[in-house]
Amino acid sequence: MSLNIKDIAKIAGVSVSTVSKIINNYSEISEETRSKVLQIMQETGYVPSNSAKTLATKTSNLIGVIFAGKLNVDFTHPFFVEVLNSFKKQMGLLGYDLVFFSNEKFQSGGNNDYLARCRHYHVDGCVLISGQELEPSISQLDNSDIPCIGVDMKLSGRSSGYIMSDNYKISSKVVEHFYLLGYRELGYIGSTQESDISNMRESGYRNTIESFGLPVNEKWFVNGGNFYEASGYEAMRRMIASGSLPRAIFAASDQLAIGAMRALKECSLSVPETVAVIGCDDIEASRFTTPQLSTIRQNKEKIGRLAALMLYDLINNQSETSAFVVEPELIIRESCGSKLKDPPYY
Amino acid sequence: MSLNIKDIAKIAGVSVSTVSKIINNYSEISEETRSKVLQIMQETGYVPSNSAKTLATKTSNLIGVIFAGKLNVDFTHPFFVEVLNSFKKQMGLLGYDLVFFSNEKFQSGGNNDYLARCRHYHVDGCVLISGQELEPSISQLDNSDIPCIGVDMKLSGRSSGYIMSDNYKISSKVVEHFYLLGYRELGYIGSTQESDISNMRESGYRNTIESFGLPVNEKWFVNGGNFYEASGYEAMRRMIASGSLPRAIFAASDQLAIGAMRALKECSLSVPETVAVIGCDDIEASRFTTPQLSTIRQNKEKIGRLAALMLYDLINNQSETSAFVVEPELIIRESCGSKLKDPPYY
DNA sequence: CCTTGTTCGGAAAGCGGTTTCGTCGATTTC
DNA sequence: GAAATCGACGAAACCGCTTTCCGAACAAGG
Repeated sequence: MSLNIKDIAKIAGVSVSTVSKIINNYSEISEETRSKVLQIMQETGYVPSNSAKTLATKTSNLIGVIFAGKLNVDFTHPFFVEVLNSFKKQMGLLGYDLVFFSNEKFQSGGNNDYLARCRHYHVDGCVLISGQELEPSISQLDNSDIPCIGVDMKLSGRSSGYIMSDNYKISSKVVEHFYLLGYRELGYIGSTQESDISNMRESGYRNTIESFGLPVNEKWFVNGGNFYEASGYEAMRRMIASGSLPRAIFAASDQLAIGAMRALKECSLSVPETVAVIGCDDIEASRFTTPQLSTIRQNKEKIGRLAALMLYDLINNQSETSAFVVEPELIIRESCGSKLKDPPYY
Repeated sequence: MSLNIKDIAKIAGVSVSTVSKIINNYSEISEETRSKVLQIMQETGYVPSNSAKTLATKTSNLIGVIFAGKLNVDFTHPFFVEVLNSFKKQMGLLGYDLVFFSNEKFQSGGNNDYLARCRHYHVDGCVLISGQELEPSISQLDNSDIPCIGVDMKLSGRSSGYIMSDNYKISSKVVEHFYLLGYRELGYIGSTQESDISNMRESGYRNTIESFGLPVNEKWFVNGGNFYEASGYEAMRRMIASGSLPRAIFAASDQLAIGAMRALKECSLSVPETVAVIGCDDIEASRFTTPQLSTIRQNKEKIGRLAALMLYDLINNQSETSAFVVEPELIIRESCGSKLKDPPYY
């Protein structure tokens, strides 16, 4: 049915090796035979088999994509999906396709043996999204010879790198802005899920508050179970129930913020007049809440693009481990009170 | 470095074929050798090469995912991403991994030669998302021997199938609801992009209106360029400028609806008091608009899951072409006026 | 005219699996 | 007790491509 390299060779009246060399742009072929063979390949619609090539060369032009960790991140995650989109685009420009591991029947020592899956497909590299380095399945891969880059998770292997927003700065920007608006009692809604980024956000927030000489009141620091709306709602409820409220709250994700605002609204506490709120991620929905949610925008496009570039470098130049951190941006809308007619400024 | 089947055979003191048979669960191997070899594979961390297996068997356990067409659909699309998520999950249960074609350097007669890419990777099947059958790159694939299933696009090839919501019913449900609420002047915001689903939605809408004996006023039917917010805004602006407004509008996507509501708000036309709005898709943001957007929910989880199941069937039972249509659901929130204190009912 | 280089192209050995046969000893059948 | 059957395993061809090495042909150099 489908032709192989031998067929092409026969039709062209040359050897298999000649055809192969043409496919791979070797210089040792005369222009004449080259164009003749090329034309035949064109006419017959010949497509070389990637499996055979991979078998022979040990490079597959495939990049593995792993949604790591127990955060249950998947295609529906508003942040990662944009990162992924830009990653895919850039990786495509560089000549790679993407493979997503989903096969549940794949068994090779535990179900999440990422390393095994990577070897199975002979991926040239892989990107890990939002997990924790500590998981054995992750660190195993991290420490292998397969180039890996982590998005929003630190990787330390010899052939690994990572990229994330400057999560410390995310928080310090928020504190600065709150301070500028005159708020002195600052609260925080995070997540109990241990992860590099949530740790950095929280510590950045606490440290910056202290550096401004403001009090850190533990009553105003609550954690939801995860980063989703329900957690934000529930966390805010708890804070309200505690009887003491800060003047402004930073939520570690927009979804947490949206949940928190819902709780606030239910208790007739107005945002931003009674308590100001800033979220994080700038998901689409944040533009449509009432009040519109002020937030921190991460440069998702850039993160994805750089992730691809870093991985490419790791693959092709066996370069050293590298880490990139990208600048966050404060998006001022309504929920933080910047635009209040009678602002609390100064 | 990494062991191959020959190494395992040598260590175990058996032949390569024996190992292979064990990997593939052939029955003709004694329990004794089987467990011995299995243990060795376990201990050494042996991982079989998929390329070699694919080369030999012509099955890769890989499903190609193609964002087809010029609609520019990608990971950030709120509807397809959820379908994809559920598709991936189900496909994984069935033992398949997913490959996304992004490689821009892949050239084999035009850049979007999907069929060539499928052959290149020897995918067992593929899913096409949101394109038009007419594009040559699509129909070529559709008519090949590769099992394909289309999501939100019709496919007619011998080894193809498709699945989508009942788009006609989507519209008729909206009309029915509007009618029930007492609205008699009904408008529509669609997209000029030709596609199976937009055609069906519009014709369903028009036909149902007529079947209720209501007038179809062309002034109230406008199309944005695509399905995104800006188009909805701009289309609504045009309708307003035309001087005549319907009492209720169905927008063919939530994003169109959100854009339309923005235009309405800017012109101080209140929703739903002056004009009621219903969107389509139930994207996350629709819960956070003011007023909250009533919409049609498509069963994305089911669509994705069935797509996977249909494809599996196509692959393994070379069954006939099949088409599935899934039931839409009306989600009543605020923008349609159902909950008005002083409803326009009856 | 012989040697030395170049250029172009082919032969063949892998790459790591699968699968068809065939072998061989042990068991059953008559 | 000979023949047929069966169970467990191995030999080897094959899948489609890459790459090393070699050879032929021809040009240039001495």
